[in-house]
Amino acid sequence: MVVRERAKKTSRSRLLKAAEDLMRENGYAAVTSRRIATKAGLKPQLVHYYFRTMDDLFLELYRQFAIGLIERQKVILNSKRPLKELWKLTTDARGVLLNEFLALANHRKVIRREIATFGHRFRRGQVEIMTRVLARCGVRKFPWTPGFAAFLFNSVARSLAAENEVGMSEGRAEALATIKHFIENFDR
Amino acid sequence: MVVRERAKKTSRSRLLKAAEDLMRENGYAAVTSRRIATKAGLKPQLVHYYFRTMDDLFLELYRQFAIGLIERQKVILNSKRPLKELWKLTTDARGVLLNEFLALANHRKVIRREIATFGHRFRRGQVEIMTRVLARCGVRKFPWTPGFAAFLFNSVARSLAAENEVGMSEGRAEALATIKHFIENFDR
DNA sequence: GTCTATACTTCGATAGAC
DNA sequence: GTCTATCGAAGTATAGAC
Repeated sequence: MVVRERAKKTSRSRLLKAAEDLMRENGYAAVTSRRIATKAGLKPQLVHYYFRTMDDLFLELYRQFAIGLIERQKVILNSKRPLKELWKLTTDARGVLLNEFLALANHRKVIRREIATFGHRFRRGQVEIMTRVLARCGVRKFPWTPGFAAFLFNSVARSLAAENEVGMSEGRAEALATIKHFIENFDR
Repeated sequence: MVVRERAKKTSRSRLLKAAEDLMRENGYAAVTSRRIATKAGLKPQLVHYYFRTMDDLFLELYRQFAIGLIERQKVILNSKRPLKELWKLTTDARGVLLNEFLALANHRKVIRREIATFGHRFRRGQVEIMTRVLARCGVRKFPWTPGFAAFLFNSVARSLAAENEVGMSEGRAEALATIKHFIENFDR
């Protein structure tokens, strides 16, 4: 297993990695077959060999991204500090990428459907985690419904990522502090 | 004045309008000189005549957008229902567009600087409004600091817009209800 | 201010040799 | 699976006539 992970990366995975990096660093419009190939040290035609169209590549990229999120949610559900872990998952370098996928959905309609599908599953997972936290600490103390708490978590995480990108800072520290306080208060 | 507004639109303004529509409907990557021209019923070369480069066009587009926001903020500051008006401004078909500009900032570095500049001014305006509301209803009742309240307003509004685009709905109704409740509670 | 013509670049995608 | 060669379409941008 370890050996397998340390083995030389396949061209396919290197292309996907290059695409993801481009998307994070320069936005989805910078993800072209030529640039992906250059970044991966390969020929552009390989992109089409492995993914045929760019739509297919973006779909695969999003699926890996989404599946990773959902896998980690399952672990979090049984964690001792679910809110802390969930917050880490939501902000963990994924904020920017999720913003890019959401913008991409407005440009490639094929992606939009996929985002909708996984988006639902992801949100349901979050609600499940919130519900468990709520059950633990008692309904009276919990200030929001699980659905709203899940929504807020994403909302704030995504905005922090986006505003950080463009250097906005007002309200940032307070938002972080509020979330931290919420996590510490209800995470047991 | 009225006559002036009803006068035939200039080519320049028609190009800008077409660019904005494209951006809203299909994402920033769909905003190309050819498509803008087609949509406006003009020749692509006119785009370059009026704006020289695409960067210049995006800059102008963003400036008009931002200036519009800041103008309306000034009016809101003296409004009888500042929170309600501010919420309307933040969600008024602008959520999607702001998301697009934020994504665009990750693709065109020139835009990023401009967004940072206006972003600060806009946020300061919001904080000013929140502070006035806070002063009115008494510090004890207001649940958040003005900075955090402003951040939250944007955050929630932008997420509602983005998630609506991809058809996500969980937590949506509750988020809207919470905001409404907040507005009704502190808007006097 | 708007048009035609045009140059050059980049893009997505396919065919076929190895 | 990777390469060379190549296509047509679409992109940004400029020059010059009217």
